[in-house]
Amino acid sequence: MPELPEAETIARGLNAVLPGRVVRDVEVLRADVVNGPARAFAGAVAGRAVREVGRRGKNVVLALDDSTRMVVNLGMTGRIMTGSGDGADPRSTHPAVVFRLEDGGRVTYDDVRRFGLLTAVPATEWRRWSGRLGPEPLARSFTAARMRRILAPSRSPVRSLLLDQRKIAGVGNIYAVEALWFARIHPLAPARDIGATAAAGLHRALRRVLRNAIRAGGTTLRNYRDADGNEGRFGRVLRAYGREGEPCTRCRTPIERIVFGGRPAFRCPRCQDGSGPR
DNA sequence: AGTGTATCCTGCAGGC
DNA sequence: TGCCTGCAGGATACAC
Repeated sequence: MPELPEAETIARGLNAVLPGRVVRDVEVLRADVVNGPARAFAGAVAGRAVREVGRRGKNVVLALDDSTRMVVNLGMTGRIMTGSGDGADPRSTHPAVVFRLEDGGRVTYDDVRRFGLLTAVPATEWRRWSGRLGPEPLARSFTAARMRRILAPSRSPVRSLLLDQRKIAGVGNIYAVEALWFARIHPLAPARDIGATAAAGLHRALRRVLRNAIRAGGTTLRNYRDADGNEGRFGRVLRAYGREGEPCTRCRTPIERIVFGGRPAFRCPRCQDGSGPR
């Protein structure tokens, strides 16, 4: 899916238009995208005003006026569209949940593959819910030293650690692969072998990639759109992800695709040959 | 502890 | 044109 930059872009778009508006009713068209019974979910959200829309990891988080949080994990193909009127948004090909607002507005959750999940988290559960996720990589408190402490105890490939939401929140396959390219680290490098210098480089690369992607409105490979229906522009500047066979922009060596952990990774065989920065 | 595999689901691209 | 296979921004559960 949508990784951190896409969730951030969506959250900002929603936060510009939703705060103060009240959900009149919730229509669950596809019960499998809702966590728990659809009736309970709808009951927790209906009648509530939206206080603020934010993000935690890859999740778009709508804080409601009773401090319930509606957490939207977009899975691979989740989209959120705003508009007005009854029924689902006309742009929605696979509407899953429709929120009608008191003022005639409407928010549609659309999800082709339905890997997404909408959860109403009660105020009392929020800390526990948020606590399952690792630190926010763009937070001031996420330092190079913290990155190193996360990597140091693990023998897993560094890419696997970057994707582990319990270790660091919000990093998905695209940005993990991109950050490793910038840092010149082999995706399969054992995390514990990454020393202070390399960890600092990866820390800087990861934050740079995430920030630039947010600036570009995220990456659209296929389905992703922001809350206004726009595609992300970061796909144009990817250096490694999806570029198998194309020349590395640093050294012209063809980018290589490898698969581990059930997912593709991409690297420059020359820049990221495993003998990189330690 | 870490890794591979399967599962959820649909659409699309590529090969024949 | 049509059929089949493989693949995909994610998360989780399981066996080894």
